[in-house]
Amino acid sequence: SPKAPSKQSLTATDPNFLTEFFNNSRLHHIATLGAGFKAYVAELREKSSRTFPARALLVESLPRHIEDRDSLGDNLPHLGAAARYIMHIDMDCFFVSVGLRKYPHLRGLPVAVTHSRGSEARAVPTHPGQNRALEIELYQKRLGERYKAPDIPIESRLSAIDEHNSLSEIASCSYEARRMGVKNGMFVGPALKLCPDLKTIPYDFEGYREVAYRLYDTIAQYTLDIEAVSCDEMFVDLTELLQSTGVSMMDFVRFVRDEISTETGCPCSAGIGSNRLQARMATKRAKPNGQFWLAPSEVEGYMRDIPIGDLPGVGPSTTHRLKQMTYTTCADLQTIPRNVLQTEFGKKFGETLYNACRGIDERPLVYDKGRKSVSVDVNYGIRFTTEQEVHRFMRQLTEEIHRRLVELRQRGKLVTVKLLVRSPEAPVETAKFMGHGLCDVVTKSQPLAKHTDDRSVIETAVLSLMRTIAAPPHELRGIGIQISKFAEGRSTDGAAGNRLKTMMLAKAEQQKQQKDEERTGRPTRSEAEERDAKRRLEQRDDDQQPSTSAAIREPPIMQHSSYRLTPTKEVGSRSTESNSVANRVSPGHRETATTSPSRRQTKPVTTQARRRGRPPKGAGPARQQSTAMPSTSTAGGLRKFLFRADNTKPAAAAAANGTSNTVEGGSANDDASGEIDPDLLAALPDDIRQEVIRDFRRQQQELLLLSSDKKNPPAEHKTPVKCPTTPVREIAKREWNTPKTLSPRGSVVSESAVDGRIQVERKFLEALPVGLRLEIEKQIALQRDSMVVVATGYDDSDAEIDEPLRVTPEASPVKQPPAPSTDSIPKDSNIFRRDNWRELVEEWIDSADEPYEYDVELLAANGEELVENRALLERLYLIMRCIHRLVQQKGTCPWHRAYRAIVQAVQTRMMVIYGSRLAVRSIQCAECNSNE
DNA sequence: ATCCTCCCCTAC
DNA sequence: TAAGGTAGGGGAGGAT
Ligand SMILES: Nc1ccn([C@H]2C[C@H](O)[C@@H](COP(=O)(O)OP(=O)(O)OP(=O)(O)O)O2)c(=O)n1
Ligand SMILES: [Mg+2]
Ligand SMILES: [Mg+2]
Repeated sequence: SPKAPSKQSLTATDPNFLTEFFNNSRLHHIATLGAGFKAYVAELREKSSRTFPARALLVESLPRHIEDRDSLGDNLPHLGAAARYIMHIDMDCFFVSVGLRKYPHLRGLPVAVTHSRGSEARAVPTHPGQNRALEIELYQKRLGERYKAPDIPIESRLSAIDEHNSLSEIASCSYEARRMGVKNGMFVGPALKLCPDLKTIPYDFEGYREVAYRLYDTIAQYTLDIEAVSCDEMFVDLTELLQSTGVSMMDFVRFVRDEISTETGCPCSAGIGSNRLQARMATKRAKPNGQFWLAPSEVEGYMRDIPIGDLPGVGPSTTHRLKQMTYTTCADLQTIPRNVLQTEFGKKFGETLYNACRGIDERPLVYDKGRKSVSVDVNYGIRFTTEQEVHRFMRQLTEEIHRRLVELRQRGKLVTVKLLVRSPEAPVETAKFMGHGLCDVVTKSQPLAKHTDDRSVIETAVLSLMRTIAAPPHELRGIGIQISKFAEGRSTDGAAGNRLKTMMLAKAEQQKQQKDEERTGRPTRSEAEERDAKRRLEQRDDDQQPSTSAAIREPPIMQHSSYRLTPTKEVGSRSTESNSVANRVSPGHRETATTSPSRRQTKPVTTQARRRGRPPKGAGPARQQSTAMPSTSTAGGLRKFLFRADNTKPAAAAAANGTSNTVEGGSANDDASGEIDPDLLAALPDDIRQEVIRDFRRQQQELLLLSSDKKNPPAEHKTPVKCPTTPVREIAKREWNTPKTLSPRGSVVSESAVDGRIQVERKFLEALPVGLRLEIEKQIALQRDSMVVVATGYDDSDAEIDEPLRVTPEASPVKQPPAPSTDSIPKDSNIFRRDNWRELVEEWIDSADEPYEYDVELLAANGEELVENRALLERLYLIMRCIHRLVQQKGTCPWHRAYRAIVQAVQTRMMVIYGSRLAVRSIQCAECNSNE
């Protein structure tokens, strides 16, 4: 049914790709519809008068079953007053059932919904660089690594893949097909091998939505105690309904199922139990086209034979781990003590498992859950060659996520970027056409200064995250953006009701318009009207807003196709196979292995941290001296002596009440205000000294950050504290660079004193551009015997106290420092992180009459990176000041501009992260531009 | 203790 | 060819 536009948008470089992709992505559709129905239920509940006229029909049509009312208590005696009838209702092979309405002649045959139009005979084209066998092998290998089982046999569905059969996924298949072993999510190729007669039918996204609305509307006639699960599935608490109508439970279920079937032309099944778990388990038994009540007395026996993997929440990974431990059924699971399960699977999940295998589930239905995040992912069709293409696409994604955020009427505080990067060993051309193939996942998040729904703020954050990750454009295979940490004002309330309506309406309008333009009028419309009219008669037409529900349900016309569809995407995780790939593996084949909930390697933190890092508070060599003194109070008390009493000043106070976010340097008197008495400081025991310094820095930072948040005028800013001044630098030089009471650390890569293995610090790895990082990690993995990743001993806040982070030359990033730096000096990807940054900067500015643009960009990027570390802000401040001074000396406009460019980059990022700017100085030049 | 980041897993 | 999205629960380990 999806019409193929003449113009094919093959990859994400095509401007129409996003729209095209979302219009055809089933996963995008079900995700969007699922969220839509959760909101729909919330809206219905909000606007409902809680009268259900349709219930009268029930009483008329159904005999009052003796069993019911009273038996409620009888059947669930042990639950007493809490006894409930929970129904789980789910459409049978949803996509297929909807699709078959248009292909009635295929009823009774094995049918699958898929994009692939091919039959078994047809071969898919291949491309140079593809290597299915290798890709599958690598995937298997990863599985083996993850589960510490090197000998996982080729999974059947994967092994059924040859070089030419279709890798298009089956969204849903009929029960006839299932009998042959075909499953939802399976590739078409292997499915055809299992079932050569499999018929494929196209997607009908409009149909899914329409049928789903009828499903929900039908149920909602009788009760609003509904928890939406997805577009084809929900939980319904029947307790109140049954009590107030006196109708037999099974009769009611049969009645609604029948009504749904009539309404939609599609079969559904329902399971009933005394909790959601039991209801779900009952549904499995009921399918297809049936209903099943799992009575309390039967639960125990029923659960025993259930395969562990059938429990909700137990997927391929858990199933596999349990299987390795020789557990297969719930009866097996029941023999494992709770604490053992918790040790193995984690506190919560262990408990969940312990209960689930016994049919116990205490979680109540939740009718209206607030959203916690929004995201947009595209892990298909991602093929870039230039940064510019990447940027353009990122801007599109940002636009999309921004739209969704605004739709939700939410504002978020955390921006996360997730990238799929081609694994180094994976073929460049993926087996699946335009797929992501075997990837490493890299995620990085960026807290914002305050909650925002500002597109440009989001975009800046996204772009800077991209730069931080620095993945090569041509290696990207997937991109995702997520926004979370919403402002608490539960999105809902007042605007909630309208929100959904607006959303759906907008979508409907778009479709309609598009359709109208594209085609001649369609009859579908009248169908919708008819249905709406019927609904109105039958029940909750008393809605204050008839237009709402009508409009929402409205258009059976294709909708998703148009513009605003939201995207999403995801992938597996680092150094393991991608999730989606993993999900395709049948549980039975993910053999072996076991491992604790987190199978990460435990890191030998202790030694390392102590040896090379600052000792933890109250620990370490210097500790004895200080133990007698409560450090905190000590530091606080000493501060009075350590700082001069000159609180008056400047920048901070000025900025605090000023209109500008910026303070243009404390110019005139640099050295006036607060400083630490170096001698006194030097006299202190190590740990106390450091604490004092840290405390000092904290205050410095508060000064450097001139908040722009009007809602929370930072009182501290008005507090007369010291202003950053030159003395700070002097002190830094004297006190922070020279004394090395703590063990020296020249590199983040060193040898362990304990086992002789080379230790690589985690922070070091994290700071690297992905490509490099992945390579190094791979090396480490390969040489487990001689290398190990350890917790960092490096603490940014002590960057100037201990020796600064250094990196081995090989590890330096793609971009090299602009200065003709000495090779003997250990390199860091960010020259500002080097302890000799001052020299480098001086050399750079000294070396030429005009700066290279490349160098300016590099330093701007380096500066931006420092912004991310609060603890490095002071250093950044010093750096900017140093550059300012040198550039002033230079006195030429090209250098003025260079300085401004760097400042600009830094400040933009400052605004994103802290909502304020760094108090750096500006350049006043009559010739080239002026200040600011 | 609690927070934060980066995963991992699951579901449809 | 193919359309591998999206959200939430939860855990490990480091920072505070
Ligand atoms: N891997 C999957 C699983 C599901 N879906 C879509 C198609 C399904 O029709 C719909 C509903 O999912 P269900 O899990 O309810 O599966 P079905 O409805 O197809 O079958 P069942 O009768 O088992 O519910 O979601 C999908 O696209 N890809
Ligand atoms: Mg279903
Ligand atoms: Mg379902």
